[in-house]
Amino acid sequence: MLSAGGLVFEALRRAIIEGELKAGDPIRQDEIARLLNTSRIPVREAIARLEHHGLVKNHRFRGAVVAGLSIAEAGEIFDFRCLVEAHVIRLAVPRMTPALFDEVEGICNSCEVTTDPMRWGDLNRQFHATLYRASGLPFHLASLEKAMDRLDRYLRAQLLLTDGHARANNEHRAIAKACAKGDADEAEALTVAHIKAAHATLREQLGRFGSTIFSVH
Amino acid sequence: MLSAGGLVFEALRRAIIEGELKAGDPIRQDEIARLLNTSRIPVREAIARLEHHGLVKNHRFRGAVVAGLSIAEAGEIFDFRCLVEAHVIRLAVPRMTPALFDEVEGICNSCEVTTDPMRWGDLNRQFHATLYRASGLPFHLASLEKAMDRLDRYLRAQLLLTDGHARANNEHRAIAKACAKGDADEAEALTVAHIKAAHATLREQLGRFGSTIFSVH
DNA sequence: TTAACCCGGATTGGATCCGATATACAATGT
DNA sequence: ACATTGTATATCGGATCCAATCCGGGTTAA
Repeated sequence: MLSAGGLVFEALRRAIIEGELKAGDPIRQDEIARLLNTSRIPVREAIARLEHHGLVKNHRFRGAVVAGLSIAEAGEIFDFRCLVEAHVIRLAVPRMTPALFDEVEGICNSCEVTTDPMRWGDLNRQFHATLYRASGLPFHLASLEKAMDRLDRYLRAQLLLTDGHARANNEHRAIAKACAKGDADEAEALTVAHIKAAHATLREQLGRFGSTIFSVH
Repeated sequence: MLSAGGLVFEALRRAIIEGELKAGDPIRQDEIARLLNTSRIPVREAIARLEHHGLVKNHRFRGAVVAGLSIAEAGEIFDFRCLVEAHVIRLAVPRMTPALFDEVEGICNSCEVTTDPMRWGDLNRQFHATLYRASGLPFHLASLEKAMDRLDRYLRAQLLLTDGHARANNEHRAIAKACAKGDADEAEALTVAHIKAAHATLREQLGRFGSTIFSVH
């Protein structure tokens, strides 16, 4: 059982990540409260949480708007992911169990079966989170979750436009294989390449559709 | 002008970081509200923020307690710092300006002059934050701030017991010097050594006083 | 004796109400 | 015509009130 604030948070987070709410859109406490049949108190809590996650910007007495992401910020966050995920996967590989590989295998299969891009996005995060969980580094993982929250919208939008699923699926298989081999070096290299590829594709898309997705600020 | 919730947050954060509130201590909304002459609403907001910073743990309907830190968690966070700060300082060095060095010099001087351990702790954070700000990597810096928030109490407690100020001051001077030389490699190496030294000292202290500082959970 | 159960106090979470603030627009004076 | 000022409204932050939940003690029955 989740708290009311938690429900509002998940609803808004989902709406933002799935692009239903775009960068710059205002978030009216009253409106959301009516929409979700609660008072404004849980909405306020949710907005505060979203702000900590970098998904909205709250201006005192002026309300909250969905936060955008400049190209520079996106670049920084991709760099952060490279740095941290490389470290994490390296430590995770020697601690992975057969049960974990089964789980990852299942996720990979689901990735290839699903046709819903949003579900694919969820599975993508699950894939990485599952591998990284073996590292036993919850603080690192929490930081990465926040980084992913900031990027997720744009990655999903990109996948909708470019059909990057196929390539990403292949990269996932390759990463999983390297992990199963116990080859931490290769797993790390592939992971970094995976992230850099996503970054490159996103930047390319931005050159063509940037202004419609990213907010200026 | 800060919001009421912000004031409560700062007050509690300070109380926790300075050790006035110890790990495991309960935080009663009503009590804090009376103490600070507000209603419980800003207190709730502050507790939520503290929870995001990892400083308290909030159990639904059961209240919040000051969060402890296991040795393993502390180790993970020190590792995180090494990883991220090494990256950040490396990128920061070539972007540092003379004005920044003046500022850093001033902080170093204050560090050596002050007798108040709490003020020293604040200056210590200022020193690093100032250097890192040159990197132009706000996301990395925000992550590091959160990491430091988790460790701060223990680092300060350690300094009270071991008089590590002198060594830390020397290390700061050395780091600043390497930065001024433009030697990113040395600055990185010294920074990592600085962090590892703090970690080692803390672990040593923990062997003797651990149970009084750290909560088990 | 002990274990299950129930009830009351304490405490939190959520709803409603009220005061504070920022923005937009109109009125007025220069 | 333009700037400035006053006001009206939308919206937020905080206070107060009410409901939901947890914990501990006492009671009762096996």
